Amino acid sequence: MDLDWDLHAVVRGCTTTSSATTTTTTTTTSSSFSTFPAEQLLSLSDNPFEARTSIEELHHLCKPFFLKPHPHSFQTSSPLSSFSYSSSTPKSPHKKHEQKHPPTHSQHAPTPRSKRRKNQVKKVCEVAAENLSSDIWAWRKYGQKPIKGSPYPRGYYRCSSSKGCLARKQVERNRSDPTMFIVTYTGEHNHPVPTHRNSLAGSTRHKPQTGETATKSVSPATSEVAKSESTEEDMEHLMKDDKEPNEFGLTETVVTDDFFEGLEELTGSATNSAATAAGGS
DNA sequence: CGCCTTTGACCTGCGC
DNA sequence: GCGCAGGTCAAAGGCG
Repeated sequence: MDLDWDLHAVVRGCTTTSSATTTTTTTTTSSSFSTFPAEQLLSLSDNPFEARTSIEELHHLCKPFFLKPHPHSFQTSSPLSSFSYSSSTPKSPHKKHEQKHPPTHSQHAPTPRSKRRKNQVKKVCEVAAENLSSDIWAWRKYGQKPIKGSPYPRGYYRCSSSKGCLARKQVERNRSDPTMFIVTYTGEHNHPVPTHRNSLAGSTRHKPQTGETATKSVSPATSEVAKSESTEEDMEHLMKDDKEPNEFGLTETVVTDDFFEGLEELTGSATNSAATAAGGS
């Protein structure tokens, strides 16, 4: 609301970035993360700071979300994680909510509301704006919130390919580097990769740039996103290549909120180097 | 017609 | 227990 930077444009990308100028949040093994146990990083490359692998790593990073190869591996991926794909939520019965929303919404996945957990496993990847335009998955935005301490709002998306799909995605612009987006994945897709997106209806909505609405676009981020949309066509051919289901991920970043917080402080320098290495964006 | 985004309200977890 | 902040819901309206 405060800052409208068209996250919908962002969400189209990230999971497939074959030509991406991207880096991953695996760039956080520095001493700055003394509070972050190394074991929370699974299968990370030995040298996460190698910008050369930014694309590859992102690809690997996102692979686990392309399919659901081994849910078990995800659940047990972090020793500190209590994250589970079980539709049940031991700690929160959400009785109130259930009363408020009876079976009427049974069509939706049994998605417990607000599972904000400190040690919930997340998978984070960082993607350049221009690389966010391609995505084999269909995401539906279900919310957006301004984040304290960040000038940019965070968009919340869920997979719309399958109603029971638990995959979710949070897209947030990097404070340190507005040209980069931090995409956080939670949950896994419980269905194959769709051959095509369900629909694009509404996805390209343009609000009338009149007065107040125009002011919303003042954010530098918006122009950046618009630029990414302009490159969407160029990304199309890339998408075609990426529409094939990926082999199971071998490299993934499993992080907790602690890690994520620290990440944002470092991504600036990390991404800069990565972007530079990739030829800049 | 179906899916999408937008957006305010509501709910929950967490820190104090 | 209270308040804050994050996460989700659902109605309204737009687009293909």
